[in-house]
Amino acid sequence: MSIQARRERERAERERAIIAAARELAESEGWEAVTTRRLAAEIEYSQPVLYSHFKGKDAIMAAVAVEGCADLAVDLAAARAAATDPRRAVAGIATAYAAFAERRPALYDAIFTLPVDLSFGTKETPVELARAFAELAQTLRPFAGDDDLETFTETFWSGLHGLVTLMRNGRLRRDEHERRLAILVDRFTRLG
Amino acid sequence: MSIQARRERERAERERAIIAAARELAESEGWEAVTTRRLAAEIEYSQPVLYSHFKGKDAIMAAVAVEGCADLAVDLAAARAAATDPRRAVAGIATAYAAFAERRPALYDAIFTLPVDLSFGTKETPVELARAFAELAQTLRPFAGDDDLETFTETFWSGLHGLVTLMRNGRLRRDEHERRLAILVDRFTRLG
DNA sequence: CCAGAACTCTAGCACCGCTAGCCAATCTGC
DNA sequence: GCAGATTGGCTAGCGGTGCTAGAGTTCTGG
Repeated sequence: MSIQARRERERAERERAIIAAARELAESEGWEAVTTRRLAAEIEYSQPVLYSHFKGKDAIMAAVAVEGCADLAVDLAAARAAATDPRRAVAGIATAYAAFAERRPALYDAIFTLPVDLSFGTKETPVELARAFAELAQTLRPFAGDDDLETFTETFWSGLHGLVTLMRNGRLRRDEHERRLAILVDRFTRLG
Repeated sequence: MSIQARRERERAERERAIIAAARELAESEGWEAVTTRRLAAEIEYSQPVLYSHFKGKDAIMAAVAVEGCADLAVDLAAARAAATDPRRAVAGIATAYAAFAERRPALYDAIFTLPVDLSFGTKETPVELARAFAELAQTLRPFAGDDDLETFTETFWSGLHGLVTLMRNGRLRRDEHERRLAILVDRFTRLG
């Protein structure tokens, strides 16, 4: 019985190790450096063990993405908590969002842009992402006006996401980044 | 002399054929189906011929992207021309933008999300994309207020881009799409 | 103690982007 | 008109990818 327990514990540890290795490799060298062979070498097991834990490489990336959601939620919550008034709260959370994307591009990509098998439109959203979204929604609540809060939040979020992704791909002038953020915040915090 | 001319003409035709094949394949089966082997088979030449026209697969994708920019510019111009008043013009161009992204996802990806070697932040922007951007800017001009028009346009554009990409990746509720577009337009067309 | 189950590994498949080097057709100068 | 240089396309292959079949080893329960 106890042996069984140890086995399961070791298995769980190994799964954590896989996710951690994937995340570290992606953050330090980008996702294109994350191959199943390198991952296997990193955890000091052979390739096929990866497939006894995850359905495929996509599933590993999805696991990393879910972890990343938790980090994002923490950052956003901190930004919201630090704000002194509603409008500054929106500015702060927007800055925090952009900073997260810039500081952890690989993680951000895993969550939002890579075609990973995470369909969190409406059904099985990972709870970590729901928390991040809720932080945004709470911050925006005073400015939603007549619009549905969730829809309003989705729209603002899309604005942030667009700014972040277009800039990273070199489609926007980098030096205007803060000005664009300010415009977005300004337009979404007008009352009436 | 004339032989030389024929040669160059045939070469140019072949280059067009490569781009067309890449585009069609991407639009019908997605970019993951566009491999150099399939492309070569499509144009009925061997693989290495592709590399005598383009530096690599990325360059082929970039060429498709540039073509796509022209299409996008046409759609946006038509939407702007069809509008009766400034506010409706913004709504119309936003709808046209979203429709383009939905109707031609592969093309849209090539232009905006795939890591293709098109650095059109500020320097060598393809003229086709500049046209599309200018359409947006002209439409938004009445609503920029004190903000720099280019920066303002970039921000609005990012909003559209975020809506489009997040929805396609299943990160947004599909049935709220039009409502989100309306919110974005509303927030960017308030005067004062 | 041993048969069977559970687990991990080696080896390999089919595919990818890309390129070296050969070979035939063409052009050039005599 | 013809030898030699040049061009242009081809075959074949390199080193990589995600993934898996099947062999071998270790552990477990009777």
